[in-house]
This record gives sequence, C-alpha cells and structure tokens, in this order.
Amino acid sequence: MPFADIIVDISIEKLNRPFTYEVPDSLLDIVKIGDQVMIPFGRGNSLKKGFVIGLKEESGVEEGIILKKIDSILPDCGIYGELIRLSKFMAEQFGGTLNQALRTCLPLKKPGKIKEKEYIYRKADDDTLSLEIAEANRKHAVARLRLLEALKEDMVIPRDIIVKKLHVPGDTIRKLAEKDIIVIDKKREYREVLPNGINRNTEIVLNDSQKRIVDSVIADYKSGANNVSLIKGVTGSGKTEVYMEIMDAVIRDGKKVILLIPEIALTYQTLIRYYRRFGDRIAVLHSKLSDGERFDQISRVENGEVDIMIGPRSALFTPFKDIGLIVIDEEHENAYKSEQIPRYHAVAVAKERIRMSHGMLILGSATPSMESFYKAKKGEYKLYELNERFYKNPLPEVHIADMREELRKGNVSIFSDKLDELIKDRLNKHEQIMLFLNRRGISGFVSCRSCGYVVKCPNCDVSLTLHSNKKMVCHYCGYETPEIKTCPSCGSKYIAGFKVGTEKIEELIHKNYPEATVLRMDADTTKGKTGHEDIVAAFINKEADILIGTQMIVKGHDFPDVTLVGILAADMSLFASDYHANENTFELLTQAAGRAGRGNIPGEVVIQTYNPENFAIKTAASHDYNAFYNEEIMYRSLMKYPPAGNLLTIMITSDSEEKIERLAGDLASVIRGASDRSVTVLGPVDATIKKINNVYRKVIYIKAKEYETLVIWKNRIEEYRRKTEYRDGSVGFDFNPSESF
DNA sequence: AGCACGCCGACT
DNA sequence: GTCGGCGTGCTC
Repeated sequence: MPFADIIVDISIEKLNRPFTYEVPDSLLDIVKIGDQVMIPFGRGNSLKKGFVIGLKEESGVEEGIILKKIDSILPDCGIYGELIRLSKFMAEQFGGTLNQALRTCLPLKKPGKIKEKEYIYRKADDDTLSLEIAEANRKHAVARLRLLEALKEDMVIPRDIIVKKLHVPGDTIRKLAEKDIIVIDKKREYREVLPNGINRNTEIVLNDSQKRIVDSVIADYKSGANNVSLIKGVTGSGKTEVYMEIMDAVIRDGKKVILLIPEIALTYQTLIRYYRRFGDRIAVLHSKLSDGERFDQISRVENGEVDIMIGPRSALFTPFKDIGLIVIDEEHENAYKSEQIPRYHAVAVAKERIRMSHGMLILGSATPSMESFYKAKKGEYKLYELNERFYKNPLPEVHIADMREELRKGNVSIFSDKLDELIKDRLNKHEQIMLFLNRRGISGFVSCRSCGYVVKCPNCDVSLTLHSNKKMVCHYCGYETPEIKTCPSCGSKYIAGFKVGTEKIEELIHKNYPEATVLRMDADTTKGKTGHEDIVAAFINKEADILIGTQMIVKGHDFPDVTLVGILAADMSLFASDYHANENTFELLTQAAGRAGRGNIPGEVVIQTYNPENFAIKTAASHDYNAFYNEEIMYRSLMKYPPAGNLLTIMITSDSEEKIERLAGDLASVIRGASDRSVTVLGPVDATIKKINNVYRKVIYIKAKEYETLVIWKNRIEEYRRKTEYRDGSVGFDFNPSESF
C-alpha cells in the first residue's frame, strides 16, 4: 500500500480531513492504520504530527497535486492508535463520516490550562533551622518566625496556606529561598471533582449469590475469555458490590476499568461508593464538568494516575492502554444510544473495545433490555441473576388503579381513591412519598379517558400521532386518518391527547393536601451545576413530604424513607409511537416501583392507568420480568423488530418540500429496485417532526434479519449518493433507533 | 494553527 | 520606490 490517508493535528477544525501522503519505500509494509507519523505539512513543510487513518493502492488525488512523503513513524502511539481504529469501526457500523467518528472518539482535547500550585519545601536540616529560628526571634521577625516554626512540623506546605493562613509576605519567602533555607517548587494540580475526605472502606461482605457471580466472572477473566456477561439483579440486590469486587481483581492484575453509568444516575452518592473502595485511583467524566476539569481528568489518565474511569457513554473513549474490563450499569438505559452522528450504541462500541484489548464486558440491569436478554438466552452472553434484595426486605406491594373506573365513579381528579387514601396515610405517619409523572413519549397520542382505547395504526401496531393538521399519522408506514372526536370503542367524547405537567401536579397537591411540603424535580428546577443534587439532598434530609418529578427521580437515587410511590400516568410511555413503547414502560414502572420501601419499612406503589390489562403494566406490577420478556419477544419476532431483526432508519433532509418529495421517493424506489427478499423496505414517510428549522425530513426504514445486511445497505446508499445528484441531498442513518423519527 | 501571499500606508 | 501592517486562504 504505497499511499496513506493521514489526519493532521485533529484539534484544528479546518484541518479535520485526511491528506494523502506517499509511503516511502523504507516504510512500506511497516506503517499501519492508527500509527502516529511525522509529515511535512504546509508551505513551510514543517514537520507535524499526524495519524494514519487509511492505506490505499491508488493515491486518488487530482492531477497536478504533488504528494509528499511520510517522514517517519513515531514509536508507540499506543492508545490513540486504538481509538482511531475504533473510529473506523464506528463510522462503518453506525454511519457518518470518519471525521465525525474521530471527533467522537478523540474529543478534541482543547489544550486546557495546566493549573499549578506552589509549594514551599524545607531544605535546611534541623540544626540550621533552629539557628534560623533563634535569629528570627532575636530580630523580632515575626512573619519569618511563623513560617520557620511551621516548617519544623511539615517538610512541605502549600504556598497559599503560608501566605493566607500564616500571613507571611512574599518578600520573606523569597529571602528565605535565597538563603537556601527553603525551596519553592511548582507542582501540577488537578481540579478537584471527586469527593474529598471520605473514609476508605475496602471491607465488603458478599452473600453467596454475589460470590458465585464474582468467582465465575473472575475465572472467565483469568482464562482470558474476552466475553460478555449480563447480570440481571433486582433493585437493591447488590450489583454494585459485585462490580467492585470484579473491578478490584482486574486492577490488581494491572489492567484498567471503564464503568459506564447513565448521566442521570452519576451522582455524588454513586461516586462516594466507588471512592470508598478505590480512593483516588478513579477519574470521573460528566457533562457538568468544566473544560478545565475535563482536561485534568484525561491528563490524570494519560499520566497513569487512574485505574478506573467512571462516566457516561463518552467515557468509552478514555485513553486507557490496557483495558481489562468494561462495566455498563443500567444497561437498558436509552442514554447509551447516541443521538448524534455517529449514532452508536455504547454496548456495541464496548464490545469492540474489549475485543481490541482482550478484556471483558459486564452488563448490569434490573430490567435488561430486550436486546441483551435475547442474546443472553441465545447463549451469546453469560447470564447471572440476583433475585433477592441484599437485606431480604420484601418487594413493595403494587396496586393498579383503573382510572376509567375512577371516572365512572365520578372522580375526575388526577389522583385515584387508592392513591389519595395512601397519601393521607403517609402524611399522617410522616413517611415520604414520591409522585412520578411518566412523560416519556408525550408526542400526542390519542386516548380515551373513559375506556382507555388508544388509536393505533392498522398496519404497524404503533399508536398514531396527532399532528397539528388535525390528522392522526403513523410514521412507520405513513398511514393517516382524520382526528376523531368520539371514541370508536365506547362512544365517549372524552378522547383527546393527554397532557399534564409537574407544575400542575404540585398545584393540585397544595390544594388537596395543604399541610404537605413538596419538592419538585424537573428540567426547570434542576438548572445550574448543583440543582439536581440540591433537591436530592433536601429530600433525603426530609425537608419535604412529597417529591414530584419525571424520569429523573426514579433513576439511581436512594431515598430510604420513601414508603409510597405514585405513578401518575403509567400509560404515557405505552403509546409512544415506536416499538420500544412496552419495554420502556415496563422498565420505568419497575424502576419507579423499586424506589418504594427500601429501608426497613415495606413500601407500597400505586400505578394509575387507563390500561390495567396491558401486559407491560401487569407484569411490572407483579415484578415479573420473565413474563414481560416472553410476551414482548413474541411481538418483536412477529413484527421483525429488534432484537428479533434489525432496523435501519434512513433520514432524508432537504430545505425544499418539492425536492424532498423527489429525493426520498427516488431513493426509496432505488432501494426497492435493488433489494431482495432479505430486506423489507418501508416508506418514505414524513418524520414525526416533519419540518425543523425549515428543513424538511422524511424517513425510509429497512428491516433485515442480520445487522450486517443493513451495514451493506448503508454503504450502498452512501455510494449511490456520492455518484449521483444526491450529493446535495442530506441522508443520515440510525441503526436500531431508540426513538422514532 | 502556521505560513505565505497580497494589497495598502509611511519611511530610509 | 520598498518595508511592513495583518487580512485572507490554503495546507496532500
């Protein structure tokens, strides 16, 4: 391969494209993709660092451009080479350009300011110091005396302590340095983002089922298995302790660990647990870090000061050289799917990273995703279960409140009689209450308040979405029908889009239970760096009786004194118009229910629904994951939805309505014309949001049994686009989307 | 980001 | 005339 594509200094936006270089004879068959090389660059031909991102037989550049030669290969660029290979994998598997993938994997490290702190080191020996002290005494040099006395105690003192606390002028410090009594030295200081002053506690006692998992996974690790394990453990069963024990073994083997946690659960509480066990050998990434803090966390990794990186999905790209283990906690969370190009799923990327570094992957969840459980059942993953809560406290008792019945009884409020009764009871007993408003999928599905009927697409078995043009549309197949005014099932006129906000609920609580104190957690009240944590802390401190909130209150927080959880609109997520609706609902209800009664007092849960017979709701109420899975997998298999099949969404965007009709229509017929029986092509149809910022959006779906078939199709479409007028039409891909478009 | 080219003002 | 200001644009 005599030619190489090389990317120069990635952090510069305009240079974020490959340049072709000639490989000199001396380096032929030596340069590899991912190698770091020196190349002559620019008019001055100054030597610059670059990364080889591809090798090719033909140069492929236009006539007249004279190619330069690679100067040399830099030794062991190790980790960044690995991340470049990972970028290639991501662009290939999830769509988008290599540059977009590189930008994801090698987050442009803005050369952040290196923060330094000055320290005063004592240089003189004890005798000299005593002489100096005596002299300072004689001269009544009080500031100098304070400093010297302090140095008798400590060999090293930070300069700011000396200046601020001991009130020693800079002058005095300088003079002592000149006399060789002290040395002033600068030391790199990392911005503090981890808990501080936490007691270390490495003693963990595992129960038998935990021990069994730990032993088995460690045995796999020792045998170099390079496999995936799925730990299905009910809330409170002690998955974290299992992770920690395995992580510890991997670290003691000299390897590194990445722990992924959904951003929303990445709280101080969580970090403290890991800090107790592993001390400052951990680093953290999350979206609320400043650029400087982020820079320091990555620097610590590069300097080998870290064994464990904890963070959201982007922590997958931590520049560790020798990853032994990746743990993905709450593996079912949608947050693990990126909504930006490349639209990667963390689990797929983690698998590739452990394949490259011969590590292993652990997925953990109380409610595993259909995808993971399916693979575990097929034997692709090793399955472990923790079915008992660690402290053997019972699962909460769940009541289903049929809101159709409430309406019939004349209760038009949003609280069922059962919930009302239990709220009063808990307020009397001074126990805490959480009210969870399920707002997921609030895209205007149409439901009947009288009988619970929901308008669905006759072809696709997803609910129709009410568009502003008064039509109900299926955006899987494009079926549409005028908005209805009466329920086709029971004739009631109480049929409409369902909408309630958290503020509204807070208002109703104040009205119905004037004595109750309320905290509300939603996008409005959690603005700012600590907004979220502040509310959590306040509720834990029992500053309020009731916490109202959306998704964020049921994910990853322990509120030990909550004995009642009310789920106000369990149906909301049920009719989001995509095939994950049941899965998301089951998972949310199970999570929410798991918040009740984790302390010594058993909890109760009220699920309010218009669809009490829905299996996702029923199985969540009976804590029966397997029953849910068995029913849901039948539906997925029937409809060839993931995990039984794979789905590729092709999104076409254009600024002209006339043009998008033509582009999308043509593309769909080209795909249909070239397709065979291995794929099903649906569409084109308008996206859920037909127009964003005056850009029109249409989607085409391709279903296939194998993921790789869809990758081939993605490449074909890319190819077609390059060769034709589609160059100016914009086409994007999403594999097994977590949301509908 | 560098570095060169380029097209205007004040200087030996 | 030309030295140098930094505005613009390109880098295989």
